[in-house]
Amino acid sequence: MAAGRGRPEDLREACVREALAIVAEQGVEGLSLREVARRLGVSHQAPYKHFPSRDHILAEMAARAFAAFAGHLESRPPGNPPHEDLAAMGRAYMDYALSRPLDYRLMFGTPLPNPADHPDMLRLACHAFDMLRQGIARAHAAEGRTVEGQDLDADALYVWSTLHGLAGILRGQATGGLVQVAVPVETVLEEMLARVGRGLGLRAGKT
Amino acid sequence: MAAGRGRPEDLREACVREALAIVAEQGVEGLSLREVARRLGVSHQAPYKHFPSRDHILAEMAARAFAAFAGHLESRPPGNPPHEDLAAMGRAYMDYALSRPLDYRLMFGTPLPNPADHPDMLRLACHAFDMLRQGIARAHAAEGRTVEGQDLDADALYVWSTLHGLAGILRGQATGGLVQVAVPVETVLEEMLARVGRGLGLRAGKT
DNA sequence: CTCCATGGTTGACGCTGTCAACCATGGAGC
DNA sequence: GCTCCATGGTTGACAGCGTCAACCATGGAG
Repeated sequence: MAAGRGRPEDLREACVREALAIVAEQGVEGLSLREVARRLGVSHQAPYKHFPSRDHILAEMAARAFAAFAGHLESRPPGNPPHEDLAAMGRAYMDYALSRPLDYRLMFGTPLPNPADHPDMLRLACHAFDMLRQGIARAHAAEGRTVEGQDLDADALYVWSTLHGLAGILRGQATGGLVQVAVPVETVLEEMLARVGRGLGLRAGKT
Repeated sequence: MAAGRGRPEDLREACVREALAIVAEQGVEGLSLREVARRLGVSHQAPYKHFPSRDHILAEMAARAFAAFAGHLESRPPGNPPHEDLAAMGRAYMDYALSRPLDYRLMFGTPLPNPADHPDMLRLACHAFDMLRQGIARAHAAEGRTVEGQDLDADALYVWSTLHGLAGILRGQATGGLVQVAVPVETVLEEMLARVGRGLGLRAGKT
């Protein structure tokens, strides 16, 4: 029975923590509940008392990754003008995607059979998306335009798509080095942000 | 021993075909070599005589998906003006991604441990990317600009990223319905293409 | 004091990828 | 024509996986 270090709720937490550690080492394919149990010195069925299935643990982990992700996006310096702030958000996005690729993949690359089964995760994901939406709205507002509703959604979808796609490609997941990115990542990103700014119809570009 | 319908090279082909069928039905996680063998009425080790490992079959399938994908991109009507042609390519891209989501995931969503091990697949992937690059170059040329080298790469990367990202999001893989896409896909796509056109600095938008 | 929900245990099942050893066949070299 | 060996199939085994089932300790509510 483990090294009796446990109050109630303890094993559940420990499972998630250990699962995250495994994913950080070996990626999501290397995760098994039995391995989690083994590392915790606990029987192979113990985690099952806290999670109905492997997918539920995955969803919980994804939820936490989303929370950390949102925190990362929020941690950019305050007080910048809207254009610059939006660009900073883009940089924060890519920074997270590249510095914690396995967490990123957990959020965006892991196929959960039915995401609707995991409402907590969905809510956190929506929160992150909202941050982007607001950043875009502010940037438009700074140029005297009011953008909202479906137009704003479309803008946000556009920015999100571009960042998400670039992240996938830079991480090589998509193409395994299809593009020979000879130039440093920062340069690629700045070029991309400039194009995105034009695409949004922002006057100054985003820089 | 199966229904002796086989010349040499036959079982290898049959494996790939059957594996693709399984993926089309159940997605890539549902694929197992044993199931392939079972469906072909052959022993569970027979496929192993033709593929060193599961990953190699996956790579072969991805390669074929890339080939089909390139074909799909190429099948757009000829003779259109460059802007329109580029937009048509974007539509073809999304059409493939949404109408054959499992193949698409095979190309872009499946994590192959080491893509460099599968040069054929890489080559086909690069070919598809080249088509995009050329389409963009023509669109610029139509406006009297010559874009090449790193700038062209950046443009292509930008367009590819955006389409790839949008495809991922529309397929729900990324976010599981994070965005409530109330409007039809076509509309979302056209809005996106318009933004991409602006991002590229094309005068007319892309439509 | 009893009872039962909670959270742990062990054991089994069927599935997977992969390794190993064995065997039929048919064409090359002599 | 006989031998030999590569090719491509076979069966059998192994460990690891998720999951189901049954069992058991404990502790708080009635």
